[in-house]
Amino acid sequence: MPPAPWPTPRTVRQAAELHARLTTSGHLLHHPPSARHLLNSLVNCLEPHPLHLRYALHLFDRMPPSTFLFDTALRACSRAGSDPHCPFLLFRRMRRAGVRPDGFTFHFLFKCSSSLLLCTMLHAACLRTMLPSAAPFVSNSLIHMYIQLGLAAEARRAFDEIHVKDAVAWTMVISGLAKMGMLCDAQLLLSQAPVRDVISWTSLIAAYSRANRAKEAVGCFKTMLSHGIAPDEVTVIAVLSACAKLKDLELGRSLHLLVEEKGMPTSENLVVALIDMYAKCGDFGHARQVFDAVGRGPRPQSWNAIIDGYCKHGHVDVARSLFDEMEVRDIITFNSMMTGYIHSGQLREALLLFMSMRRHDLRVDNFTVVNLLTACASLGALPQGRALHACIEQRLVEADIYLGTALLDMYMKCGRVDEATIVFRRMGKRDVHTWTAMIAGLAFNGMGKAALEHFYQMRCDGFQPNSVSYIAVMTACSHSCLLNEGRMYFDEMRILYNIHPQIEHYGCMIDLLGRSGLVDEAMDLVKTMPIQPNAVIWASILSACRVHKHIDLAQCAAEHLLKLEPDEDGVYVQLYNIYIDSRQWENASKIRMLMEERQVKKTAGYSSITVAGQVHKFVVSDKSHPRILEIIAMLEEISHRLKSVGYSPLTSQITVDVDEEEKEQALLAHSEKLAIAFGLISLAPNLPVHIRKNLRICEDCHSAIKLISRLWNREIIVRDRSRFHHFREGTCSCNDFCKMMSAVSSITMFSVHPQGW
DNA sequence: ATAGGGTTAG
Repeated sequence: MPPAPWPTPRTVRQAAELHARLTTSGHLLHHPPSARHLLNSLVNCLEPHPLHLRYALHLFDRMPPSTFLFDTALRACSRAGSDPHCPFLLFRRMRRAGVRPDGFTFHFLFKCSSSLLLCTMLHAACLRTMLPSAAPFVSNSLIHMYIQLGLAAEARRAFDEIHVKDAVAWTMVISGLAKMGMLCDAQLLLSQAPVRDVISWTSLIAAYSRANRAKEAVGCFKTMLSHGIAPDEVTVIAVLSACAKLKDLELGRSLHLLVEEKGMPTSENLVVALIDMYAKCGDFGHARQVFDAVGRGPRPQSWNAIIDGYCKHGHVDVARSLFDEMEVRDIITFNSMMTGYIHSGQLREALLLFMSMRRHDLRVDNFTVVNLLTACASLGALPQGRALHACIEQRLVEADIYLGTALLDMYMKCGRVDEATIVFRRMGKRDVHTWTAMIAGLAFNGMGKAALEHFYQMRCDGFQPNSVSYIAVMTACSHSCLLNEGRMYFDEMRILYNIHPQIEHYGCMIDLLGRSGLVDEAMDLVKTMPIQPNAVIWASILSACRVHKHIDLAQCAAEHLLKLEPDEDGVYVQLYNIYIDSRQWENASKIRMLMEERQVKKTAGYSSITVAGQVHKFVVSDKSHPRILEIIAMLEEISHRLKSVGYSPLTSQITVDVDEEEKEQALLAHSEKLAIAFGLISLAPNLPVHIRKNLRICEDCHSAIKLISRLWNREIIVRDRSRFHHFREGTCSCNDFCKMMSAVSSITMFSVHPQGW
């Protein structure tokens, strides 16, 4: 029977029609080439659907076995994503039927295997049974499989074992290692490769860029050009992403010109990369030119790139109007827009977007939740943070290491060390960031010893600290006044890890020396450090001077501060207080005049407390609260009970010329006391009273709150500008270092927010 | 019938 001119089916349905015709004509049973043609083309149009696969295997079962047929059946499994046992059952049948496997057999088996164990067994079987002539194919697919499984060492070994390596083997191993972040190995192999094609270079460039080593990515690109290799469209995309990170507009622009000059195909990806580069560099003229010309398609990628650019440069409103114009928004659109709102302090808008995601049928992902947790952390919004935690517990999003770290950070920044610790303990995987967040959190919650114990444990578990970890460690030392430890870690970071102290590390060390009364030594460090001291450092010196009575040095520090930050009221107030302390009335009034002259505005202090999901905000002498009468009654009771245990208000804190009685009243009206009074009358007795304050807590309030915590047997938590105070049974976790309140807030604890949630 | 590179968000 002559071979029939059957058309090649393109869909499963067409294959089924051919099947029917071959059956009725008798070709299926009596003309093997036609049958093979049918099965082969059926496999080509398979979709990943179990029914399709079953159909193909059913057809396979009815044909006489051969190597080609088994290979085709295995190909079907690898295309259709079968149940994991199926390919190996097929392989066993093949061996039992005495059909010899060839290179393709192993290629498709490798494609189906999902574990190192399987691969190793297959590799061994392959070496036992394969003809050496088929080896190059198989070695390459073996490398491919190891790379897919993320097994770099195995991929490398398989590559090294090949005797005659072809160009694909080199390219594959170089790009595979680059993709897995093993950039040194990839770079070395590239220099040894006999053929260095554009694909190997491109994968290395992209890998450098992804690893935030954009400078090296550009260096790599230049080396490639010097070797006479011409970049193609994909190379340009990779280099553009490096330009975006470096804000190298010049190189980015020249790449754009190159694309136009050479008439390279401008795929959607290239358009996205161009818009992203221009937008990240802040060149919105060109970004808009490209975007308006070719970027306004229905797909969201190019919109996302320009929206992100506008957000990053503070044009959140422009970003929003583009957002509203879009037809199809994806999760990245929402996340970028929300990040923009969060960074510009518009937390309400971020929350509204979050809630509208459900209406758009978009599933919240862990990126979204990390974003929102960050917002809660900077707000100290504990109830909202807890609600997000509940979303995670209900498995609405899959918990990962970023999410766990953000969650523990949120609890820490809301002062809930206990809950943060539970999250930390339950995390299956931790990385340097997780440990650092834990150490930093313990540090600004006043648990310096525990922070250092965690640092020790972190290193026992094999994690190498980075410079941020050392900022956290130094913060722990300075907030808990651990002088010897601080000195040790400050030296150790250079010696053990070659981490050179940055301004933040110096800030902590200087603060620590100042707190410990070693003001001269602190000043020596300021003079000898290789970095220009900033305002934080001078503020540390200044407050050390106040506590340890170094008037001359205080004046010097204040002069530096006034130069660096002439509009900050803190400096004037601090210096004024120092003059008052040392009874230099004349200098004190000079400072007040200077302040008026320069029209320095005092930052309005406020305290807020959340009761039943509602934020209540108080400023000094605030009478606007609806329950003000009850609050005043509570304040009077507080005042009465405090006095009955021998407390006298620290009226020296008040620097206005009024009589003692008025001073007492003024202290009583401090916003934190108002908030606490409100907390005491409105919260259930077993709940802690949790206050957030935008400035530092004053010394009088600090001692008063200690007593209140004892008299009312209440836990009181105050988050001020740079740290937490946990008041319990008459003591505070900060060990009264608030007397020398740190100007150091090296770890961003607090961001000012215009309105609550 | 086979195997290699890229963009947008922490």
